[in-house]
Amino acid sequence: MSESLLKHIQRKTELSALEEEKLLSKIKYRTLKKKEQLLKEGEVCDFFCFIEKGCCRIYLINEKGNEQTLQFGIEDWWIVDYMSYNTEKPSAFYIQAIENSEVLIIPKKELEQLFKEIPKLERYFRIVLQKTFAATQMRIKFLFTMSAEERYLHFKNAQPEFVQRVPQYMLASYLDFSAEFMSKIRAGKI
Amino acid sequence: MSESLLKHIQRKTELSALEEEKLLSKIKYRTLKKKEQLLKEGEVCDFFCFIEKGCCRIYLINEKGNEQTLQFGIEDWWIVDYMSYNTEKPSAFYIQAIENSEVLIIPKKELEQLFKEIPKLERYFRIVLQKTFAATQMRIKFLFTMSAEERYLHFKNAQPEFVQRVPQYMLASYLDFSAEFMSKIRAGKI
DNA sequence: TTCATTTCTTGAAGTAGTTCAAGTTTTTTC
DNA sequence: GAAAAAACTTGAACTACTTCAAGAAATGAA
Repeated sequence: MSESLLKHIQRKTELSALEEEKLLSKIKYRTLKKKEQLLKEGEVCDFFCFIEKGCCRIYLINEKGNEQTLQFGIEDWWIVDYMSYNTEKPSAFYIQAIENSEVLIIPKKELEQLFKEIPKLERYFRIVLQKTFAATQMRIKFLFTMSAEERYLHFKNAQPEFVQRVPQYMLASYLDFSAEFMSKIRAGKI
Repeated sequence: MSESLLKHIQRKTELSALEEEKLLSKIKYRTLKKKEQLLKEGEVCDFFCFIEKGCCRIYLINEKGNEQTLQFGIEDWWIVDYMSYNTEKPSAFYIQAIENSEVLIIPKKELEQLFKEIPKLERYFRIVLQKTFAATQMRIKFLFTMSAEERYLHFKNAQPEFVQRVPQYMLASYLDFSAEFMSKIRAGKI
């Protein structure tokens, strides 16, 4: 428990044994059952969440009552509503486990303190965010330039295991088309 | 010159006079004429660019030969192709000045060295990236949930000065619809 | 102050998707 | 292992946009 986070950090920067201990003392381990919600619309996202095992997503519910997935997260990813975290205003999103999952939670108050005590953590998160943002710039490129079918094929090609792991209707909404259209694409009816 | 960057950093963390000096010695000041390109598709984005004055954008040219704007940047914003920066692979994008602009360039080699010498810079960029990514999460929400007209009205309401400042066809592509459709929205023909 | 270039506008025709409704299959639960 | 719930499929009707083509207006350059 928490081993995977320490390893992930160690890949980007080095923490002393004391720093590791300090960090671990502030982390809450939590298990989530499939469909369990870690954050609901209207609540403030006052934590960072690291996925040790399993799979989660950020999604919203639109005017028509349909869910739209903004981001998936699997092992070794952070999943956070950064707008809510930064501003401490209510979130527009839900964070939910798609599979039974094990996550690590660092409350904002503790994390901000940790940044002061362990400056190397700044480096770790700077690198994580830089990587995440790079992926998001590319995602916008794909949304802008590819048709629905192209986005599906591209995703399937880039993340074949992942396509098996999540319901197709969630993947459809992540790729910004309807569940019905996903069915037609997969059946080759497009 | 470079005053605005130091101020921007000072708002998020404190640098000593020595650290400021070290940083400034690695920064290149550059002016860009309207339409001048700082990065072209196929080149590696091996720098961070800070806009002191003016307005720039990241865009791509799609299959049909049309430009699509991925991001605008104005005073006090960083504009970087993070995927190309991180991987050192050729960029899929162009970075271009929309107005005559003054920018600060930090080459990757220097910046990575600066991170080691001035750990507080990690904090500064962690905070900048966290804010940028928060804005991008919201942008995806808007792209997912709003109609073309709603996206235009929302943007106009949130950034009224900005709508005056850039050609409407660039804004249309940023909001992910055609220049012709922008015309119709503005004429109230929708 | 004219010519060239860039930007914006308009309408008509086309299309890549959505929506709806109903049925089928798969997975979960007790 | 039966019932309930969740996920997927299908076709028909619709719509929010795009594309094309041509002209008008605004801006920039000599």
